[in-house]
Amino acid sequence: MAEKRNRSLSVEKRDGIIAKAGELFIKNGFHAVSMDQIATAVPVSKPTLYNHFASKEELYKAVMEVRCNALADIFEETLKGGTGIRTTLIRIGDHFLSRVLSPESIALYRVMIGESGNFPELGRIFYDAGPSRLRAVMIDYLKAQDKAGVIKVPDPELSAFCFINMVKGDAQMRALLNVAKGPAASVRAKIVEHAVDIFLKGHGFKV
Amino acid sequence: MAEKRNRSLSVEKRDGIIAKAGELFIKNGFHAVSMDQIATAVPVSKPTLYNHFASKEELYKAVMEVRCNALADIFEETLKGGTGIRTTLIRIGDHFLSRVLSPESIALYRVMIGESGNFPELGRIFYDAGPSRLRAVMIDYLKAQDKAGVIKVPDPELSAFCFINMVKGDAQMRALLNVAKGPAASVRAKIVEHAVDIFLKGHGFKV
DNA sequence: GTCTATAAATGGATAGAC
DNA sequence: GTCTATCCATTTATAGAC
Repeated sequence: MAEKRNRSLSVEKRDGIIAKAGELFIKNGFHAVSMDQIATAVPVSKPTLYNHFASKEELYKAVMEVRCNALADIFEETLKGGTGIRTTLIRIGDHFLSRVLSPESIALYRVMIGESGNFPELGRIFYDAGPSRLRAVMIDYLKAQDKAGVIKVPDPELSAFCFINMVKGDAQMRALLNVAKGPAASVRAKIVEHAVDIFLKGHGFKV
Repeated sequence: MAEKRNRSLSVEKRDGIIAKAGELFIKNGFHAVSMDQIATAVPVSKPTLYNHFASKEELYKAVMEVRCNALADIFEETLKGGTGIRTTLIRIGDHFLSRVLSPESIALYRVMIGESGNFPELGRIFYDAGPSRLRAVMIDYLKAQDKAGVIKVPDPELSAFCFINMVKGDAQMRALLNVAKGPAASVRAKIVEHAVDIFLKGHGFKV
């Protein structure tokens, strides 16, 4: 019994560490955060930290893996309830753009890119959890639309990339470089509509 | 005379510092590089470092400003010798994509993004020196083509972004995340052609 | 498992001789 | 302007009591 309580206490502590360390790492990057800071913030003592994680690197990797997988939320549902391809693409585009420009997403991208030299495995984990998912969903959707004769998509993979990146435009890069805040919702809608229209026209969609 | 020699010696040293520090910072990021490392690598003593630059931050900013401006090379010439819009866009796209995927460019993007939280001014400098230039060139070109009646471009700015980002596709992000090396030249050409064709068709270009 | 206290190394930055 | 030598704060990581 006492064992059980201790164990769950320990698990709680571990979760607390991962949560707090995640905040700090994502906000400041790997090198700018010390184990002392993390220990103080949790709060927990440093030996406890090292009891749960063998090193700062291990803690970082554990934390980032959790955060990346938490990104994996879904775009499938945005495909449903379709009232036509234009509306559907606008809905996907807008959902995607607002997600990718959210402060949490930008902060995570920033850290992942900045540390990708030191933690190559994490780049792959992040890419598979995030960008890769939407791409897969888009490819399936475009294939289906092609089959149904709505648009012509000879290369669904390349076209999926085109759509996604037209929607992103420069907004993501500007946010990553801290050059500008994300655009207002109205501007975002304009960007998405513009991209969708070029995309559809470019793929032989007849209004 | 002796003064002159000393001065040019000093300037040489300063240049040497900026060059070596640049290599190290771009490869490893701000926090992962110590002043000791830089001093040893140049080689120069630490007090000399601090004689030229008041702090590590100052050195970093000086270095990055130089590197950013070195990126500012040009796309104007790729517009010339035009044999038609399709050929021109392919030439621009290919030039741009190969440039943006070059190891130097990727490394610089990585560091700028990773440190943009701590050095906000630098993000702006980088953006103005790099991405912003191509955008300006593209906008002018698209306006001219619209005026000439070759294509219809109601919103040149948004369309410029669309073109640039279709060409980039996911290749840049994958490289930034260290997920994959840049695509081979043949694949790159395919990506660019695909993007150009969608772009032209999407803007009412008649073959 | 968790803590207090501390070891061992490295970080940025400087004093003073030349 | 440049160097040798060094200061002091902070870093990661651990030893030993409870």
